[in-house]
Amino acid sequence: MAHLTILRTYAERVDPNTLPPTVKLCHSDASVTIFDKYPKAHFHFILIPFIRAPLTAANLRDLRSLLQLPREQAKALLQTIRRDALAAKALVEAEMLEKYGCTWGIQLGFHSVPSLEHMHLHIISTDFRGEYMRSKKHLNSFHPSLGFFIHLDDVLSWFGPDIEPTWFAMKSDLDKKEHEKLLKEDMTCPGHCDKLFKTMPKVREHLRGVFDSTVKAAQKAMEAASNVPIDDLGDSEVTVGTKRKHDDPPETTQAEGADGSASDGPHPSKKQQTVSSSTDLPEDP
DNA sequence: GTTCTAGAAC
DNA sequence: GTTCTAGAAC
Repeated sequence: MAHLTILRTYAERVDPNTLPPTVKLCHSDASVTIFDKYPKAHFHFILIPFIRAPLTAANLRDLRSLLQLPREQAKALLQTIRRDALAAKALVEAEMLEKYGCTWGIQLGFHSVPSLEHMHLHIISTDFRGEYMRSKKHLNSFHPSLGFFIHLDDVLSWFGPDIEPTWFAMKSDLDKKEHEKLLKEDMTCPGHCDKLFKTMPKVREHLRGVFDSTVKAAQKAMEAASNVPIDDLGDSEVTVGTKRKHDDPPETTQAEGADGSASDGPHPSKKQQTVSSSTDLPEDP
């Protein structure tokens, strides 16, 4: 294994303002959200909570260590993470609108068995068409209902006052071995059709089709809406995927790129400069 | 013959 | 976490 603590350097960063826009999407007093270096979807970010007293690096190692904290302390941090994640999500949705003329799903959650140290929340669009979505393990780790990907709102629901067994039951349910087994499960569509797939190329082909038709339908709906009498629309302005603020290559309608990897558009806003200062760490999972 | 996966190496 | 590649699958 290799350098698994890269995310902690972000968590300890004194001033997130020094991070270039190629690395950082946004930050707050409590967290910074960066581009995932190996995106598994069109939009894929990682939210990293800062290490701030009274919390220590050990407390923030991962979701498990966080859940060892006094209940209210853990709950408070998760709520702060949620607040920041929703802000980031709003930025992503604006970006979607500008880039594609519509928005679609974004899921917020943790990997039950993360590969890198320091807890990080994935903010990932549910197209799952990133260039680095390449293996069964990748797909299963983000599959919304398989169980390896733990939705933030599910974690927060464990703190609910009503349901008796939740807190301790859910904590003990976070068994590493059991979760790792999930990564080996057969591949099914991470959307809602539950199709079963034998190989990743088939998955990718399917996801491409789903995405293309989803976006097409959404754009059509928005165009239709924009033709509706103005007072029904308010002041919303519809932009249908014409701007190219970001450097996305044109969508392939045939097979994937020559090397078998998808040639999805890279992340938004990731263009201008290449920063190589040692203080910038465009690394992560 | 080529495609694809999965495990070792990093 | 990714890359590389042997050999399984087709």
